[in-house]
Amino acid sequence: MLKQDTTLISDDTQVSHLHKVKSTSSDKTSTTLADQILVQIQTSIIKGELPAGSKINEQALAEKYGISRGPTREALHTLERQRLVVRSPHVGARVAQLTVSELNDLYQLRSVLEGMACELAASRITPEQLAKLEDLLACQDAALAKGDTYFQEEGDVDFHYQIIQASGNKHLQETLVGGLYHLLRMYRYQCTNKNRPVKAIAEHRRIVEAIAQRDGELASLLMRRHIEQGRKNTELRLIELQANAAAKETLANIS
Amino acid sequence: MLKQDTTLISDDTQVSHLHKVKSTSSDKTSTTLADQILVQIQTSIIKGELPAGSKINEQALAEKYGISRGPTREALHTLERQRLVVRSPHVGARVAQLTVSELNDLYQLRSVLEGMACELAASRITPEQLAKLEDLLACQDAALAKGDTYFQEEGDVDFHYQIIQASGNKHLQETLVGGLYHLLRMYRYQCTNKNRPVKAIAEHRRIVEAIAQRDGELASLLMRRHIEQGRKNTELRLIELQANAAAKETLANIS
DNA sequence: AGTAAACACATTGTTGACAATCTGTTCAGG
DNA sequence: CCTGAACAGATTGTCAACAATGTGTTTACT
Repeated sequence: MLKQDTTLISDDTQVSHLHKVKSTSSDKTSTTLADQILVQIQTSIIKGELPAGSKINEQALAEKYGISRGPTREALHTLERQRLVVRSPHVGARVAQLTVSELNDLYQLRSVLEGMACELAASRITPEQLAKLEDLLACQDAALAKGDTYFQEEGDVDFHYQIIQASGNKHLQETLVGGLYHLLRMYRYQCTNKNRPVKAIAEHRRIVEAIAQRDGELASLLMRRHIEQGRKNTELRLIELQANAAAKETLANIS
Repeated sequence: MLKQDTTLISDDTQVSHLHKVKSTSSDKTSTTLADQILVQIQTSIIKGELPAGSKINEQALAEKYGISRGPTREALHTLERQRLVVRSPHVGARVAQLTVSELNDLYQLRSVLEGMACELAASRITPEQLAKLEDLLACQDAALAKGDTYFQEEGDVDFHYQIIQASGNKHLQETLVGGLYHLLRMYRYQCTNKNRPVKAIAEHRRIVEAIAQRDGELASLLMRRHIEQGRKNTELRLIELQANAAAKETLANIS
């Protein structure tokens, strides 16, 4: 019923850790059409196949996935909650686009929230959760040795995600995972720096150590610094990217 | 076109400050049906006319407001983003219901976020914004003298809202105003304590003073304490409320 | 030639009918 | 009497057509 023959192959491993998968194996017949295409549109946006700032046509999207406009609208509504899409009445939906200043605001907010998550995690984390975190660190080391950059990205998302989970604060989780994380992933994906992971993983290790020692204050501090590093990196790339876009536009205006 | 003859009279003054109104006077023909009933359902939930935890029937809601299920579903989707409603696929929507622990989590998150807002506001607030805040304090004093409890509530919402605005961080604003505030208002409305405002207004004054003196650290501290007071208050009322509900249920089960 | 109103087109908002799924009940079996 | 499966009813998900609104173009006027 759903067109799967597009170039947009599933690739839902990328979000497998963000949303708890119910079934153990392939969950072909997912709960609802809107949810199914939601994931696909998400990855399209995050990868930049739907560029930041571009207009989204409901009908075109619906036809692309072989469904009607109803579920498409629902998916867009959810994407709006995830900050990946901006909608205005009677005008339509656009892919979100951040100015440099807004990106900094976003990172500042993230920094505060994940700092809070660290502090909570340090006092509430269970031995199992801690073990999972340490497993993850080992995997990241292994991936680093192999030069597997994709898993490094994935692992980084997982690292932050697990700490947020360990915080045990449902509203914090919802705010970060349901609200901010997708937008962060989008800019991280499109503005990532391949040199970062080496240092980032070392920082991860120190954060986990602090949490293991139940030192919430330190863990929070380290996390905030860690995120600040990421912010600087992404900011530079975004400035570069926007400069290119501006240059292209002026060229187009001349001709 | 829209049934206005229900007992649910408009009463949208209550949210007039949360959403910037475009037109200067009566905006009868609002942008979209979904947005119109959204406000009405919001107030129904906040006032407890739709009780916490109760099931929401799409068809019934649609008929109540004389519209079809389409816009109703959209409104429910928005309410889900505002945390006032919980939806699960193929099952339906329920009015959100917090346990005591979740309420504490919510307040903890709010505390951190509004602390951040204070710190930002202290460094970024404009003279105009500061003047508006001080006007508001004066109004609250006047309302207190008259014993106008309704305006006190409204003024409190506005107080926090204006500080959040003054923070200048768009994502912080969206997270608090678009995400958490409605749920907070719901529990505040249903669990409010009439004695609080006297002290609360004094706390407000000190926070504004700290912001005016550009002392972000102090403003943040005072705000977090202020919110902690509110939390304690609401928590006690919620425990009481839930005890009553539990008692009623056991009675019902016996008969 | 530049500006503003009027038009046509495209797109979104809304509706009612139909399909798929869940929930609660009934009925059979142990 | 209790447990479990089949059934019926209700409710949500999806669809396609229609209405309302915004956007861009054309055209008339200064």
